Amino acid sequence: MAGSTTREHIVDAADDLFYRQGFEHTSFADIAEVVRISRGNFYYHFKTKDEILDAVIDARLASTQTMLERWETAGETPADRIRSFIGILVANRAAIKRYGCPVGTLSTELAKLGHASQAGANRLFTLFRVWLRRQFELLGRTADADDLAMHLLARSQGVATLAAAFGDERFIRHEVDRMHDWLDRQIDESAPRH
Amino acid sequence: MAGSTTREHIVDAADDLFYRQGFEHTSFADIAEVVRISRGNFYYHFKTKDEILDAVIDARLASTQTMLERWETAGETPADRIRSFIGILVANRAAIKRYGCPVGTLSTELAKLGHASQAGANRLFTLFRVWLRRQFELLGRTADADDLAMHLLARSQGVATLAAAFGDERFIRHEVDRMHDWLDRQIDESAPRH
DNA sequence: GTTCGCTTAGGACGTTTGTCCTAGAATTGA
DNA sequence: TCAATTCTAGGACAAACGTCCTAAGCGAAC
Repeated sequence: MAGSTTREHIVDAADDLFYRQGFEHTSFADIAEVVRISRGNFYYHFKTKDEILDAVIDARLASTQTMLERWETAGETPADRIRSFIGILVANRAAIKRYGCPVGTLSTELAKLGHASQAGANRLFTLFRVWLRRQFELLGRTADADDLAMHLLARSQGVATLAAAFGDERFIRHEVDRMHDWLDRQIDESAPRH
Repeated sequence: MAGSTTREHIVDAADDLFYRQGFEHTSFADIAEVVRISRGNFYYHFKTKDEILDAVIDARLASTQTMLERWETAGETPADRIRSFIGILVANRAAIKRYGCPVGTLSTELAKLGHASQAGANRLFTLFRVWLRRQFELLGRTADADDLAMHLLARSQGVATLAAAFGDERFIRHEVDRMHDWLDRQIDESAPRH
């Protein structure tokens, strides 16, 4: 995960800190301490803090893209692939319980800051949205595929937000079970037995 | 809504700014500009910024409590009252589209800041949670009332987060319709016709 | 009219922030 | 070996922040 160049170290550290502390609340000094680099050295790699943010967003976009492609090849059916998506809530439950969803919390923060990179952050949502939409289309739900994708995204976001607020991992598992049930019902409706 | 004393003016302005810009990103100068008061004058009413935050949280707790009591008396059945809860998403859709949910976004921000008042902010969630739980209990769902309450809270949070990310009001209406359908199904399960 | 308590204005303070400059170390290529 | 390039260290800079002090304004009470 951690790259070898200084620039990659900076991006990795910033990615982690932006997630755990938020973008605005993370200072150059914070990142410098993690990377073990002098503050002045930042200026060589990144002119501004916003440039670091953009690099972090690009890195997240790339790794998300890779993950989606992995799910695409690993899952035999579209239903299996959608289950991979639901599974990340459980896989990352410890972090989500403490810091929420990295996509949602960044998007929300940048929106409040009126930050120019909010559009970039939202492309992360779009990545999931388009991918999920295609899975539902393959499932035969061509008419409401986008609705179902957005619905599933919203459910995930809500689970992450409340799990973080109440520090409750069991709630994540519980809601994930609900989402799997919901998905099974969608499959039944997609391929009814005549 | 806006009180008459200076202190109330400060709290009202801070409440609004914390919602739209976030707590950390809102400065004393920002609030002073809205209230039209000198910065130094803050110190008379509030010793620290954290004290303003606590006052804002207290104000939100009080107004939420009042709202819940109004719903309690206005709604004839528990189902009607739960529909009142779902309705706030539509009623506040313009603000939610831009700034998300005031409860969820504040809780998320304070969690990332590691702020002492996060517990206070989460009491807002608990207010809704307990109220919804009782409505589901009155509906006959004594066994899973809390699950249903948390589920509905999570759905609302997810809708608010995605509506803000995509700036989409139609999505709010769409998901609210889904939530009403879901509620109707819960009612059917609660009181099956034998 | 004078005193007292509540409220306000304005500015000073130390700290932290993002940004930027410059000189030197390390590495590379011929 | 030497020159050019890449990288790093350390500090300077102005601006903004939360905090805090002091003096003046103000209405009510006697």
